[in-house]
Amino acid sequence: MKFEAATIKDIAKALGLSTSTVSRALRDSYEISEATKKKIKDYAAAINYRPNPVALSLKEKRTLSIGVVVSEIANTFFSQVINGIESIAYKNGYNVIITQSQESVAREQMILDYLTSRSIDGLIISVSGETDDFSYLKQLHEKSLPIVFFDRVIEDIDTHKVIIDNFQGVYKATTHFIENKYKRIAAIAGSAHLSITKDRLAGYKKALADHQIAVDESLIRFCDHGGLMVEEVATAVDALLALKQKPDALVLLADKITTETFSLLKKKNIRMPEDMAVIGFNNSKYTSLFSPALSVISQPAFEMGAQAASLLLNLIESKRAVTEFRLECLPPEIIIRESSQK
Amino acid sequence: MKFEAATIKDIAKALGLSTSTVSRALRDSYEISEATKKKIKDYAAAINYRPNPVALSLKEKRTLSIGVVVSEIANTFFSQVINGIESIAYKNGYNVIITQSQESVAREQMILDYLTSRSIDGLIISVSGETDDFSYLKQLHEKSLPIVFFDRVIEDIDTHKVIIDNFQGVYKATTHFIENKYKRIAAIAGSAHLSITKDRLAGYKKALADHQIAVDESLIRFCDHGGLMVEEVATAVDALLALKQKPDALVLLADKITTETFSLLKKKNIRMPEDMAVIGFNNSKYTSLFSPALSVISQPAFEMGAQAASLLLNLIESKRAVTEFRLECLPPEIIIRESSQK
DNA sequence: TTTATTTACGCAAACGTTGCCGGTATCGTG
DNA sequence: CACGATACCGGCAACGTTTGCGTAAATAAA
Repeated sequence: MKFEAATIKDIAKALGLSTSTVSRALRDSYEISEATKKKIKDYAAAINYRPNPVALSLKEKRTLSIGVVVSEIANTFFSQVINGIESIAYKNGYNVIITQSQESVAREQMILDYLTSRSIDGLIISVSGETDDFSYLKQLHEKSLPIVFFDRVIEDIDTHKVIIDNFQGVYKATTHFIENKYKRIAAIAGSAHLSITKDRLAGYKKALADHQIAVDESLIRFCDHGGLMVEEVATAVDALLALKQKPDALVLLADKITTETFSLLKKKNIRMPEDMAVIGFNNSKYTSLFSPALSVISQPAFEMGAQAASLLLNLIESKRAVTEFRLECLPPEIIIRESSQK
Repeated sequence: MKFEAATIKDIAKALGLSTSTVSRALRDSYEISEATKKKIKDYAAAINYRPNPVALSLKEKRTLSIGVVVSEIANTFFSQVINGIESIAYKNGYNVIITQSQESVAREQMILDYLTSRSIDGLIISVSGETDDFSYLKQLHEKSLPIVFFDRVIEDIDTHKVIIDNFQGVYKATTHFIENKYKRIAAIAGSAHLSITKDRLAGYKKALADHQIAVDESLIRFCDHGGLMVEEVATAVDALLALKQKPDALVLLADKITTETFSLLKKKNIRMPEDMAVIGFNNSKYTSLFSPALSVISQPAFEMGAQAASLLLNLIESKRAVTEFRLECLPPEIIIRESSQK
């Protein structure tokens, strides 16, 4: 593009001064007389001068931009998180480069490679469901690229993390079923690799145990792509429905799995909650409009994004190496509607 | 961050060569002997050398990044468009900086100011509903910043645009109502400033006219913030319900207005389609799960984003000034479900 | 008046990369 | 043996900005 912006040189030439004088005047250095300062500032304003951020980046070795990796932008949860990240980032003069891994390790690696070669100052990431080799992220972390994990975190890597209390969320949801006299409570989870899957499943099992219900492994199904592949959810649902002793309640441990399962059950004319009670993770406001209105475990997504961004900016802007890392754990919200109680 | 990347200088020093030789070797210049090339390339690979994109940007006067402005990321339509944009951009080595105007002109101006000062190579934008002063965008366009409009376009500015056939979409939806014997068909539209609002309303009026139905202006309501403010939709709905002659069908001309209205009608226990038939713009897959299943006008959002990105890259990478601009007009999809027919 | 101090500005280097211009071997040709 | 051609490589400037250092003029102190 021919879009030529005015530079500090242009100002210097026009006013018969040196570039250093102009630079200093614009930054209000005490070394420049008030008269010259005014002249320079007025002229700069007149031609609408903007410092070239690229030149700044080159000099200061920072780009004022942060990378964000999520599995899918179109997922309500993630777009809300991004909102939160943006709100903090822009307030602090950073811009946000958003990418999606589509739950694929290959893509995730590519993206990380790309992002870091594009020189981002820091990274906010929810790792893909396929990821079980964290060496690449570890390398980046060891090269001291500031990283904040959210949602799907990696235990091994010591840095700030923002999650929700997945255990409690699912514990409560499962308990809610138990209290409503459901006997065979099944679960469909996302990728088994993920920290959130483990935590959520732990909450499910603990709730059963606390009420003297034995865990039946045949009632637990996994979707390795977190529901991004339609068939994997169908397979899981079909498997559960094919059991001799069918489940009477279903707790769904990932956003996409929840809506996909709901959709499948409707297609099969399975009444909720009569034939099958349902509750699941989901952050869309639309679930209240479903028929039946869907009970959900909802996450404070905006808040998560905002906190992750704040922590990352701390990391980036701290002078000395940070050694104390925070694990922010936010409470999920359980919203009981029609689909989960008789 | 202390994250120090290897530079071409490091390679030069380590191998006792000059930076220019290294640079040329890495770019496979014929002026460098095969032996030296190999040595340099091997060493570069060993230390995982990556050219510094910031330095490149400064030199080449391009940043390989494009700015995107939408009103709200969490809106399904826009997140799908962004998906489309990303798919093309990343394939071509560009990264995408996404921002949201929240339907506010003030924020839009701020963002544009910010984006252009961050030196983007081009801009893809769906203007905010409040915007009726386009001078800022015009200035950018005249400074020959490549711009592609989508969804909400500005007639005055001569550049590539990607829209859907809003007129046809609403014409068909309205005709669908008429054919189903609905008599008083109302419409709730977004901001009156917007091109899409005008086109959609024109489709509505034409359909009525073609069936000898007089247009009743009291049946047309506007939401200046496109439904982002909850109250404005409530006001519009209440006004329609307060009419002596209530409408029996409702066509909703913006994504958020559709879901908001649907939600309001449910709360008021107004049966759809018996008391009020409803169809509206919306791109969420979830509308099929609503009760009643919602009839929608759906847009090929991914495709729109992909086309917009392609056109923008053409603009950016074309050697000589482009004077022929394209207006891509994609067909919307009308999905009839329960909410719009008896 | 001379010297010391302050004020106000310019010069040049640096960030990482490319490209122009130039230079030095080595080789081939007559 | 001399000369041009070729192959291969280095020096320097430039992109826009900041910053340490230098320095002239102006002012203050002796």
